[in-house]
This record gives sequence, structure tokens and C-alpha cells, in this order.
Amino acid sequence: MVSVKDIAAACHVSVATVSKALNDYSDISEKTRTLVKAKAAEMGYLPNMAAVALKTSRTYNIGILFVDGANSGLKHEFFARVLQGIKSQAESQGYCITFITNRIGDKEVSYKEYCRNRQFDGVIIACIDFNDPQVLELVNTGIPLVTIDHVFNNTMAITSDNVKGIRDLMEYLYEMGHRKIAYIHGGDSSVTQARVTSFYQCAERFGLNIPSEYVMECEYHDIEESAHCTEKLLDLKDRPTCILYPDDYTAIGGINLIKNRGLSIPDDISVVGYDGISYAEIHEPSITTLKQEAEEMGSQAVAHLIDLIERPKTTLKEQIVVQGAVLIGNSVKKN
Amino acid sequence: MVSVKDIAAACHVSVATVSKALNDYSDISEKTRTLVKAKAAEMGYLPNMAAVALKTSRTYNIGILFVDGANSGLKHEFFARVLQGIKSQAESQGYCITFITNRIGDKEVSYKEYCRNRQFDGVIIACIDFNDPQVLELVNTGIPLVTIDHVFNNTMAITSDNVKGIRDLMEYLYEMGHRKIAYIHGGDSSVTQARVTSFYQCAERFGLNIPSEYVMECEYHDIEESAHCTEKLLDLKDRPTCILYPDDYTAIGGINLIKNRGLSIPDDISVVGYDGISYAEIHEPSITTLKQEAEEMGSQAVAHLIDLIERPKTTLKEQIVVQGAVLIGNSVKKN
DNA sequence: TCAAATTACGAAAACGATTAAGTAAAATAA
DNA sequence: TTATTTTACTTAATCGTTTTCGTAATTTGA
Repeated sequence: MVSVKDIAAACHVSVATVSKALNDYSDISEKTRTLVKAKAAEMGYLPNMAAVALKTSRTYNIGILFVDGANSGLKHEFFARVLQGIKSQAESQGYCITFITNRIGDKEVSYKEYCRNRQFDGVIIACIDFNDPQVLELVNTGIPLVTIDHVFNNTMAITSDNVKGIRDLMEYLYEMGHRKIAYIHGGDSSVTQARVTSFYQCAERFGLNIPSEYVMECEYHDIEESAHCTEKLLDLKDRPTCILYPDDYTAIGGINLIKNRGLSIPDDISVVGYDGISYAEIHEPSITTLKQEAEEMGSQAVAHLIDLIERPKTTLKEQIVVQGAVLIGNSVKKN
Repeated sequence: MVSVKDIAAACHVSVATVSKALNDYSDISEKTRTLVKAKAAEMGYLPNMAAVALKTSRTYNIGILFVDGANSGLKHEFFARVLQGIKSQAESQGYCITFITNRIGDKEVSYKEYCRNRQFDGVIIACIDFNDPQVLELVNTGIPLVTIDHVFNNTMAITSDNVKGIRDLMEYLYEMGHRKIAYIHGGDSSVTQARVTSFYQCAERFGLNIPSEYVMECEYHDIEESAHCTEKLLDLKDRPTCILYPDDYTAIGGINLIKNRGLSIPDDISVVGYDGISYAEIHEPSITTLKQEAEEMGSQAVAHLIDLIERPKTTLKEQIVVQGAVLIGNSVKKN
């Protein structure tokens, strides 16, 4: 392994000079700087990151908190795409990403301890129980941090525009002539809250009457529960003409139930998903949904996190909102 | 940040003693060992991994080469599940995982250089172009390494049993009375080769006549190409009664085309996928497929890699074969 | 022409751990 | 009793960098 020492010997200068030359210090002459850099390249020098980290406390390593719950995790395409965005943006900025876990060797540690131990320059939190006390503890350490789809007090966050997302869908549905719209929304979270609030606002704006039976809760990604909720809606005396689902996956659960009841989509009833996963497009009928820019969210998270790491003074901890767009499929009928 | 030095001061011993006590060296008395460990725990000591890495060249960090091609990558549920298996097994053994990329700072480097720079203890290669010269170079560095779904000369590999997978499917189809079976197989790779070979072997064993038009190639995950191939099969004078697809995703492409031609599944024609992604189960009709134990493959990869890292002498570089199983859906008719 | 400022480099300490080698004290052997 | 071994530590070097401080040599200013 070639080290600064070897380069120093080859150039007949000291290791200090080599280090400074490589890091573009101003007290090195142009001549030696180019000499050192040329030799370094020629000898295939790469800095030992452990030594750099030890000396500077910078690892160029970003920790990612991504918990694989039963219903979601990496298997969920939305999060897979967020991760992909994170990965490629980090790569393009010369950082690497590592999953945060709960173990160091054979010892259980908290997320905070884990991050301290691995000395991450920054942390991205996504797809997780934001009420977990360990997450709270991590957030309060002061480490540069970006959350995805959740806003803590005074931290930087990347969120999708859930208010606008639901509004766009509602406007589309209204234009398509729907007046009796049911909303099966996801489990309690800030995302759900924003969507539900937006739903009611739109309903009011359009002068729609939303009976309380039209709104119910279903865990995200839980296909059986969504079928069950759908069943209840179909059994209503005054059936909705369209059902909004928490996500595309649960929409499929609903669609299957509707079909099994001998009804057809969209002729008998319209359905709308959320997320814009690839199956929404290839499903027959294709599902009208709100396509979230998941990769964009991931890459924005990394870009802003690196700002926070490299320019902590001038970077303000803002809340970045990423827009999605209605992806029109064949699951909504023109009434 | 509390270091060995602080513990040494608190215990009135030298830093060497602290280090040895924490690492269970034999030349430390029981008394001081427990004292040191107690103090370390009390003070919340965690080793600085950079220092450990610098001194011992061990990082407890595994590099993962996972390239996100256009058609696959993390968005593919199979690989997402492999990754999940990797992640959880690594966590349970106290290692962390980091994606291998091509950049260090603002400099393009090869995979090999990247791994050297980050000093990964070992590497897992999955979901990638195994003919990439950079991958070859990495494989030949001698770093502990496990490949997934590909066997290099003399490296450890985790593969799914593609021969048995196809055989199990073929046996099932034969039992269901199918004799005219078409196989749209994936693009060139060792996985495809094993499957195609197994397909022909089974055909021979069952005395099936497979006209050459029944076998064609379609890129994995390419839904349009699979629809196109399906069309050709439907246009044949002597239509197959069942079509095998490269994966579940392409099977859906085929199914959609078949339905659009006014045919019904499985009554008019049967289809079979491969992988066992979640959509195969919730699709209507549910798709009969070979469910691969993707998570198992990931966790086996990590377990064996760690063996290789920690016991290089006694661990032999074998090829581990993980079995899948036929997941029976409603896409195959009893003939 | 001589002092002051600038330029370009080197010596050495430091980061936080590990570990080989050395050494007193205690235990055992002869 | 004395020599030898064992026990339980400590000293100090080391890993590969970065960075402070010092200092010759050169340039500039008056």
C-alpha cells in the first residue's frame, strides 16, 4: 500500500509537504505541488480513510436509518427508489452510505451510539417509526441530519407535497365528474395527517358532502385490511363512485375485492392509488395514482445533507418539498 | 468522546492495560479486567473505529457491489430482498454494510481501488454485469469475497438452484397435463444457462417435443419485449399450452398481452413466472412461480463471507446452493 | 544596504487505538 | 536460601495522516 511516506521519498520532500501538496495548501510552490501530484497518481496513491478519519474526524460516510418493518422496508418500491436516489447522489458527491444498525460487535447499542462509533458525517432518516425514543435521541445529538417524509422541530426535512398531491388527485376526480369520493387513508403519521387534511379541504372547496363512513383508516401496504375496508364501502347504501387508497399496493387489494364482487373497474367504481410504483402502470387496468418523485427525494436529501456537513454556518435547516404528479391510468371513469 | 485514555485515568492503570482488558487478553487479572470493563460501560466508552481500523486494518465493514442498471437494481424486489437479507445478517453479526461506488471525493476510481481505500473486510457482489473488467479486477485482488447468482473460478458463491427450480416447475406442469411448453428465457448469464439447460433436460426426460419456436430470449424485467415474444407464440399454428417467463415481471407483460388478445388465463393458456415477488401473489390471477429465497441468499452470503474473513484458513470456498419452491397460483390450468 | 515581510518547506506532535518487548513483584522450584 | 518461572502490569512504538509551529531563503521596502 503506497502512503504519503513513499511519495515523500520518491519526491525527496517531507511527508508534510506531500500532504499539503495533495490538499492544495497555499504554502507549497506550484512546482512541487505538480510534482507530488504526478508522483501520487503514478504510484497509485489513495489516502487511507481510517487515518484521515482519525485525524480529521471526517469519514465521508453517511449513515442511513432505514428500518425494515414487516409491511414496508426495502421491499417497498417507494423506499427502494428513495434509497436509489440517495445512493447515486452520494456517489456523485464522493460520499458513501452505510446502514445504521443496533449492534457493534456483539454489543447492542443505540442508534446514536452507533453513529458516534462509526463517525458518520451525517445521517438520513427514512422509513421508520419516528416516535421511537432512540430516533429522538439521535435527532437531538446535533449531528447533521435530514429526515424524509417527517418534520422534526428544527431539522432539515425532505417531504413530498402531500397536500398538493391529494389536491391534484381531487381536482382530477372532480373534473372527471366524481362527487361521491371515499378515502381509505393510511395509519397515523404526519404524512397521513397532511393528506387527510387536504382531502377535507378539497371536499369543502368543491362543496362535496363526505359522509363519515366514506373515510376510514387502513395500515399502509396492508392488502387484506384494504380489501376489508373496500368491502364496507361497497356495502353502503349510498356507495361512493370513487375510492382513494393509501398507496398503490392497497389499491390493488381493493381492486381485487371489487372484481371478486363482480364489479368492474372503472365502469362500476373508480379507484385511485398513491406513490406511482411500477405495478400501478402495468396493472390492468392501470391505476391512476400520484407518482411521487422518490429518487428525487433521496438525492435531495443527500445534497442538502452534504450542504449541512460542509457549510454548517450558511446552510439553513429548511423543509424541502418535492412535488409529485398525477399519473393518469384507466382506473377512473368519466362520470 | 471518552477514549481508552480516560478510562485509564479513571482506573489508575495504563492505556495498554485498558485495551487488553477490553479485548480479553490473558495477561490481565480478573480484578482489573472487571474494573476496566465496568468503568468503560459506566463512562459510555465506544472504540473509535477509525483508530481500530488504522491499527488493525479491520473495519467490520462489508462492501456491497450492487449496480442499478436500467432494468433492475434495487427497484427489483428480488434484489431488494437479497439486500434485506444481507443487511439483517450483517447487523446480527456486528458488521455494517456500505455500497461500493466509483468515486472517492471528486476522483473516479475502480471498484478495487474503492475497496482498498475504504478497507472493507470483505465484499459481496450481486446484481451486476459479471463481465465488467473492473469486477474481474476486484475478484482477483484476493479480498474475501462472495458472489450471488454467479460463480467465478474458485470464489465463494451463493446461487439459487436454477436447475432444480426449472425442474420443479416442469414437473408441476407435466403433472398438470401440459405437453406443449414454451420457454421465454432471460438474457445471457450463468443463471439463464442453467435454467435453459434444465428446461431441455426435463423436456427430454418427459419425452416432450419442443419446437425451436417455443424457445426465445427476452431481457429480464423487460415487459415490452416479453409481450412481443408472447405475441409471436400466440401467432404460432401450433400454440403452446403454457409459457414460462424469465421472471414474474415479464410474466405480467405476457399476461396483459394475452388478455388483450381476448384470451383468458389459465383457461386458454397457462403462464408461469419466476422469483416469487409479492405481486405474483396478489395479481389476479395469482401467478404460479418459483419462489426464490432471496433473503436467505443474502444472509447466507454474509454468514459465509464473515467465515472467510474471520477464519480464512479453515473456510473453504464452496458454492452454496439455496433452494426455492414452486408457489402455486391460479395461472396454470389442469389439462 | 539592511530590516521586514514573504515564500516554501520541514520537524514533530497529534488523532485513538493495538501490541511487542520489557520489568518489577509474586509464586514456585531446587 | 537462591534461581527460575509466572503473573500482571507499563513503556513505547506504531498505523497513515494532518496541522501547528519554526526556520532558512528569498523578496520587498525604505
